[in-house]
Amino acid sequence: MSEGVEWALHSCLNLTWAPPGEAVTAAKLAAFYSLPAAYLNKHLQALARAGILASTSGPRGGFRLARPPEKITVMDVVTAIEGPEEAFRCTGILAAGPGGRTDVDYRAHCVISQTMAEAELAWRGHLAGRTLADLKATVEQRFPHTPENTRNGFANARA
Amino acid sequence: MSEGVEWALHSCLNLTWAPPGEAVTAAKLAAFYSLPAAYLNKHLQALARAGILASTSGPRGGFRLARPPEKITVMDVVTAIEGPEEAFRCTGILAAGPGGRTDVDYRAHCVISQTMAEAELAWRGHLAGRTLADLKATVEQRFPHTPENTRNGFANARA
DNA sequence: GATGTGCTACTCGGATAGCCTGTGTCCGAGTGGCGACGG
DNA sequence: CCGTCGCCACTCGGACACAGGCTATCCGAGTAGCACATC
Repeated sequence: MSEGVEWALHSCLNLTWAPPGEAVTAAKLAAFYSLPAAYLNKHLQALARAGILASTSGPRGGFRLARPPEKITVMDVVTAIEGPEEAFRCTGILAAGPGGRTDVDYRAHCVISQTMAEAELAWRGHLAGRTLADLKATVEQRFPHTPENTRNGFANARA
Repeated sequence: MSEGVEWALHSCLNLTWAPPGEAVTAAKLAAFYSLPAAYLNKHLQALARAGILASTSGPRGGFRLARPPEKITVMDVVTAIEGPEEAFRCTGILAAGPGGRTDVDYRAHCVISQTMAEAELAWRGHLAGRTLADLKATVEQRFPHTPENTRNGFANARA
């Protein structure tokens, strides 16, 4: 899985603590964890295309959450970065075997494909059931001064 | 995910129906689905290294299951091909942030890492709970002549 | 006819190229803010 | 003093190189079986 997923999740979570109605630049988000700003920007663009973030150009511009954290699941972020297609892609090689039909959808009939699809469904279900608001609440409970620290980090970061 | 996983799973399942005590060559397994034999061989080697298959060189050689199908899970096969490391790899970027410690294992404390790990655990659990014997039984119930067809395919396949 | 030996063909195993998806970087288009200028 | 205009700096957005891993292939090491010569 792409490393950008981790960056995107942490960045979205940090945006949760940004001052309301204020946009944070990609440079500030990157400086938070010493990440390459231009590359993180690329991933943030993907999140914006997916409708998770809203982007603003020019001075005082940057990124902010397009929806309240309760409406953004971890699965949404992963899908925005990794793409919608599932990890295990059934190529239907059974069609090339003896007794194979080319007019049959083996994604639905092949037992192996079904098993992998079920497992992936369980994975997706876990991630779809966890929202940014859940993560935010958990972090704030464990580390109460995280919101303040994050805001200060944004304010002190140059660029 | 690598396409070799699909090939490996189908090949292992086909080996389930091979005549007992008889080895099947990589060429025959590849001919079954018109796959490149040399490349499939590479994946079968990985399965052999993982102790899932037993390989024999020379004439009358080939591959056979190293354990009864009840003792081989889908997860075993996936791990043998894809490697043991988990898909989401927490790089601990929190350590580079404000208040980050380099002596803390963020794979255990970072909420994002935990969430991804739980989801992946669900995925692995599903695959670890499904054995080759389960797949074999399901296929035989749906398509009763598959064992015979597979054996004939092995016999008729040249090379 | 039985047996030992050398050869042959066959199969796995690892070493070797090619390609395609991330990874990382750069510069241009667009925009809001600020200062200067004029009324 | 107030309004307008022009410039400028800032930010996203997409186009451009680089790398690592998956895909694909080939040839060599080892071995089981067979044919043949010999006893």
